[in-house]
Amino acid sequence: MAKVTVGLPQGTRDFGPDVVRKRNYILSTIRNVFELYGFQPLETPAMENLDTLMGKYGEEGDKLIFKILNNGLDNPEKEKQVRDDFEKVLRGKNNKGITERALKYDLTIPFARYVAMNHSQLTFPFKRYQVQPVWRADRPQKGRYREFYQCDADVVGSKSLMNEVELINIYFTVFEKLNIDCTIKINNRKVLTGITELTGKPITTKAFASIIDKLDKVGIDKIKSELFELGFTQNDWTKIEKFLKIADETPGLHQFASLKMDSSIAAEGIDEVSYVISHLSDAQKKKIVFNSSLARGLDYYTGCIFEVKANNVQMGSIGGGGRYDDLTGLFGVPNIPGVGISFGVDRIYDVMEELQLFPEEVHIGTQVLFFNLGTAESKVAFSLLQPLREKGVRGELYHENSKFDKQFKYAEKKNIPYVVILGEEEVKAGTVKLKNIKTGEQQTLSQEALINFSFI
RNA sequence: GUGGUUAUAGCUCAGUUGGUUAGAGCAUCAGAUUGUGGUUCUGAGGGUCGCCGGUUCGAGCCCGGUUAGCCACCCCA
Repeated sequence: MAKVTVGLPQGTRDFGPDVVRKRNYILSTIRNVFELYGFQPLETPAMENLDTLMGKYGEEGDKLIFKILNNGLDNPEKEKQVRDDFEKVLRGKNNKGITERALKYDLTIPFARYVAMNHSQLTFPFKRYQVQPVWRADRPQKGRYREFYQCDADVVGSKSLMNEVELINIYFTVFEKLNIDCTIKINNRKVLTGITELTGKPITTKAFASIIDKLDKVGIDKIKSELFELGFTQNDWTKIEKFLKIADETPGLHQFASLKMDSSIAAEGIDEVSYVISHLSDAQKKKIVFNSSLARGLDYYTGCIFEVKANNVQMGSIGGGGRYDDLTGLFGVPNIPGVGISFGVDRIYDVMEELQLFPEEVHIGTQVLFFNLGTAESKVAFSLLQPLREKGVRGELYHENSKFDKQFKYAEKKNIPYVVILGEEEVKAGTVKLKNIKTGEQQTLSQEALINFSFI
């Protein structure tokens, strides 16, 4: 056999037929739920102008953006300019002479760009969903790829907290349909701001939040020592410790009464979370957890923050989102508030694979295979196959007159549940033999009865 | 970006302190079986041991480099 000399770029994957089927099962489930809640589809280009993306995801984010090299750099007339421009790139400065486009890093910023460009035509509140691949130049590892799909739903142009309630319901509905047991963590950026203010330290909410965000992972002692290194005193620590300690206690909000008294901004955040939780069903309330240390990295969140974690499996978050007051302001159109969520399809896939949650039917493509037992026989087979296809039955005729053995094995490998045997005898009698390959049951039907047979 | 770890047949993996011609299971193909697959039996094909270099009389095994996978950190879906 010839030696294969080709490969895939790091962190990317091919998806074979079986995998695509399973991925589509997830994607169509999510899309259907988005539509149920009145969201409309949107697609944006794979690439954006570099300016649109840079600086939106923090310093780390900038490094992880895949830049696209400009064309025509080999033009001899431009050689000097290209060399000068490349010098600047080497010094860590992006330069339009070398690159001015990049692959999109998420769906939220391109959406904000779209809204900014089209705000005068849109009907607000504008509810859109978007299912597309995004790219990050991250080092691959478990549940992390360089090309992966995001499924986002956002509402812009409304401050109503009912949007948050709806989005959480979308999460619960989708994961229930997929049979994934999960927990939604909720927090509010204003709570983080409040706790940060309470410390009285000159530290930004973002810096503070990114430290306490690791609470679940590293434990409270590590957080404490890290903060002390930044100049926190025992006195500062005492003020905030009690709030960190009640993280993950559902809903635990009443325990924040003292924080509400000390910080009006925190009070606002706590009220928002209470409002949202109060609109959930009792069953949902059991699966949502207020977590005052939940931060998430993105700079632009201003209100509620969500994160979804699958239970009983070792995997990072399978979804996340939050409210942002002024995302389009970055593109010159102020005062359009929004809130959105995102599903991580690739991780959801990995979770479902690990917990074996894909239903059996997902694997069935072709429902019925007609055996090819000769020229005259296959002609009759074809005349029966076409009406079945018209009725929506997925069927195929074996491509050549081969031994039974071969044709059976083909059906087995393709996971086709039914085979139709139509040979000389059957042609004469005007019948067919229909065999269920799983159970081994075989019946003789008239050709007319076959066309009316209900294939599952 | 930092660190760890792995790389042997299409797949999953053995391969002893460095020693002749590198093995197994599964899969594939052919036959037993020209109108009944899955089970069974027989046989066959398939490997420059990731790539480059070094040590050695001799390297799948030791050393250096490199590429890729996996895992962790950072960060994140």
